[in-house]
Amino acid sequence: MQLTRAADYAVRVMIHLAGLPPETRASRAELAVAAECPEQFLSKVLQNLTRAGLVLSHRGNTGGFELPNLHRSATLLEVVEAIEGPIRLNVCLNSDRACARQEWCPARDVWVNAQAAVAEVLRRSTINVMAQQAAARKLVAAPNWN
Amino acid sequence: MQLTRAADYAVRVMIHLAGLPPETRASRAELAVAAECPEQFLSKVLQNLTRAGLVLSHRGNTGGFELPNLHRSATLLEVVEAIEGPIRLNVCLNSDRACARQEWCPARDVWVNAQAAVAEVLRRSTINVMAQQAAARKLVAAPNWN
DNA sequence: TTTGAATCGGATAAAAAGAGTCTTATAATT
DNA sequence: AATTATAAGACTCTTTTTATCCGATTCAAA
Repeated sequence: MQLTRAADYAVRVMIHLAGLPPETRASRAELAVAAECPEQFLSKVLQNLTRAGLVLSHRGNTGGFELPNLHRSATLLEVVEAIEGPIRLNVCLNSDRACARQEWCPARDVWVNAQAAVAEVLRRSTINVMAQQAAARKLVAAPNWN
Repeated sequence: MQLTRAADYAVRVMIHLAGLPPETRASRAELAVAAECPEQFLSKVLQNLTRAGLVLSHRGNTGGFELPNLHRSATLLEVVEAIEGPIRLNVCLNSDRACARQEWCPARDVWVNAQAAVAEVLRRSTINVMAQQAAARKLVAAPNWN
C-alpha cells in the first residue's frame, strides 16, 4: 500500500515543470537532477507522462519536455494515475473481476470509502499551486535579501 | 498502492470470528473456508494476528483460533497494520529515512494528508459492527422465514 | 548535408515483494 | 501412545518494481 518510486518522481518532475515560465523546455538531464533520480529511469516515467498528455516531449537538438498550459493545473491524482493506472485499494474494487462476497461483504464498503478519501485528497492538490508553495518555502529556507 | 491478499484475508477472518459466539474456537480449516483462501497461506496470516494479540491460538486436539473479548471491537486499521505494518503511503513518510527535500517539498504534505485520510476511514470501522452488518445482509440475501 | 544533441522504444536484468507450499516440530486431548 | 491441532522455518514460483543499455529516430544548426 505504497506509492511507487516512479509515481513519486513523476510528481516531482511535474512540480518542477510548473515552476518554470510557460513554454519552457527542460531537458531530461535537468529533470533528473530536479527530481533526484536516475535519468534513464526517469525516461520511462516521462514517456508515460507524455502518453497521458500531461507533458509534451520534443526530440532533437533543442528538445526537451514542456508542460502544456492546459495542464499547469493538473492534480496529483491525474499525475499518479498516469503512472500507476487507476487507484485500487483492494483487488475486489476492480470492476472487471468482481468479488463473490460483494453482495454482503461489509469490508468492501470500507475499501470504497478509503479509496475515495485518498483520491479526494490527491484531487484537491494541483501542481501549479504546489510549485508556488515550493518556491515560497525555498525562499524562506535560503533567503537572498540584500 | 494496494492492500495485500494477506491483509484482506486477515480482515475476512476477523469478521468471521466476530460473528461467532464469545469464546468460540474456530479451526484453521474452518477459517480458510470462511475467508475463501488457501489454508496454508492463512496459517501465516493467523500467526501474525496471533503475534499482534488480535487473536488467541490454541494448539492440540481441541485447538483453534479465538477472538479475545478485548478485541471484538478491533478496528480495520489495527487488523491491516498487524499484517502489513504501519501504513506509509510514500517512502518519504518513513521517519527513519527522512527525505532531503522535506524542508520545502509541498508534495509531502499531501502524502501526509492522504495517509491520514485512509487511516481515519479504517479506524472508524470495527469488526464487531461489520460482523453484524454481514449477518444482516446475508439474511436479506437468502431469507429463511417460515 | 552532415553532425551533434536530444528523446523514443525495445530488450534485458537484477532485486524485492507477494503469494503460496511443504515439512518438521510442538502441544494438548483422548 | 495416538490423534489432531497449530507453530515455525525453509522453500518455490510469479509478478512487480526499479532500474540499465543500446539502437533508432528526430530536429536544428553548422
